[in-house]
Amino acid sequence: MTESPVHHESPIYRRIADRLRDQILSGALGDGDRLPGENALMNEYGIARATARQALAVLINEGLAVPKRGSGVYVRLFRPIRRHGSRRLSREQWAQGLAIWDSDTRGRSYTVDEVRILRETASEHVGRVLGAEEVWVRRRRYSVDGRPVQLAASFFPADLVEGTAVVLPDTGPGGVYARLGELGHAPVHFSEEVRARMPLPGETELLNLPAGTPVISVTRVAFAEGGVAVEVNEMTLDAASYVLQYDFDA
Amino acid sequence: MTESPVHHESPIYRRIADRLRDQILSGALGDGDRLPGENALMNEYGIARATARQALAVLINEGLAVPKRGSGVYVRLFRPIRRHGSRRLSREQWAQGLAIWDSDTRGRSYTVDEVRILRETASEHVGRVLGAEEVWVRRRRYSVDGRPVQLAASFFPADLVEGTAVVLPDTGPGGVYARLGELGHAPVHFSEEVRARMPLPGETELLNLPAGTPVISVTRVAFAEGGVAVEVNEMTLDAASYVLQYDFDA
DNA sequence: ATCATTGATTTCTCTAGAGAAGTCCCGCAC
DNA sequence: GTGCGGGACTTCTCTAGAGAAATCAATGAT
Repeated sequence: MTESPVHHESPIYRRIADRLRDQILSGALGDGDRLPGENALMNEYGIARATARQALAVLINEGLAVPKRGSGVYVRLFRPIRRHGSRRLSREQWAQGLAIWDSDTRGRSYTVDEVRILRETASEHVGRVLGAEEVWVRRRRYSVDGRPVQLAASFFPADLVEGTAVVLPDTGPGGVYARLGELGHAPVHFSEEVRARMPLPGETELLNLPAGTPVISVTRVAFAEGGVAVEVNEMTLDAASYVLQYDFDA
Repeated sequence: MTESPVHHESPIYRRIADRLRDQILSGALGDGDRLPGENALMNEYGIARATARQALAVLINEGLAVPKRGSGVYVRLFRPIRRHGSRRLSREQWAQGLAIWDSDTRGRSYTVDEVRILRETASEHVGRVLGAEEVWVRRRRYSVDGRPVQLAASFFPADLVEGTAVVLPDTGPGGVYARLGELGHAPVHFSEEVRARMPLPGETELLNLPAGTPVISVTRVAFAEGGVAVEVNEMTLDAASYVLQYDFDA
């Protein structure tokens, strides 16, 4: 709308941040290297501590650096630790024993309103898509190589899965869908919505996310024969660990 | 690794941020509403200006609020403005005239090394996947409803597309692939990698991103018959505007 | 009515200083 | 060698203050 941005002189903290960023992106400072700290910047540029902090804060919430209290600020290059195909997501991982779930809140029934009050991310989808008054919720946290990388919540129509834990046991991945198949509701089609956003505080702790790390949020709806939705799956993934991969034909 | 987090008392700025966040997430403060500013927080809690700023900064880089200099700090709920299926991405949009590209750097040939020096996000892919010494680059920026929402760079093997602009004219979406088809290299398979990260400074300006907005980065490789890669497409999307949608069968 | 100016309000940048809390390493006791 | 203090260093939290820069509404001139 307005005219081209007149280039006011950048503030000091930003110029310092730019210099540091250049050093990171050019490779002069590598992953895990230590950045000049508050004191170093104060001396080098003759600035106040708050200003030095501000410069470092820029890099920190760009996700290029991580502060470690009492120690220093370190370069953190964005390097995904593992790649997952979105569909065959964990099968090989599970087979190799690399992936585990380290917490599994057993499912129980909630009314759609209860879910909404719990402020599930999926709340709107669950009611609308699943078209059920009562849903069955199953929460998990997945870890790979000891690091938590994914939170998941699955919602099933309660009338479909009466019996809960017995019907949908913890038999690893695929187990749930296999059971749904035995009940005559095998999923045959999936629709996924992928978003990126900043994590909320709870997610920051559960996924152990350093500052400046966004999360990938995937909502997957599974449909059985006839177009009936049988599951809504909300996944929150550490974006530093995950790369989603999709393959499809023209 | 270490034992469970002892719950020290949260610092003041964080408690204030938590209170404000609750008001936002509970709906007491809606999209576009004005948050209490620095002065208001100073008076209300009896804290220094820097501390009040720190509280607001938490919400700002969580992406829940946007500061407007000289005016105030406003709630910004994460509400995608438009949804795209990843494949039929823009076809309807273009037909309705809602989408445009407002900059189109005509392609020219670069060596793979040149591309690497330009530090394209896709640099590594381009050399490896395309298996070409020289590539043809095409850059675009897409806007929807006057807002820039997507940066894109396409890489083609140079020996495939000699003649550049004539061979791959700006005929809107599909045009490029149609032309590739006429040349006998119609893409029949796509593979996409989806990442989320924080934007780099250039992207912040080009996409006009408010603080705290992550970007979705999609790398799409198009394969022709026989498994030959004919295009690498690097897309950077404003995550506040985009929701990617993928549909596939079991 | 339209346009320019002024003034109050608000965020932004920066200084100076101080104590708390966590990390890291060296040296000492065992 | 092993473990335990202690001290140096670093980031974190917070205070107090001041000028710059942008916004917004009201006021006044044309």
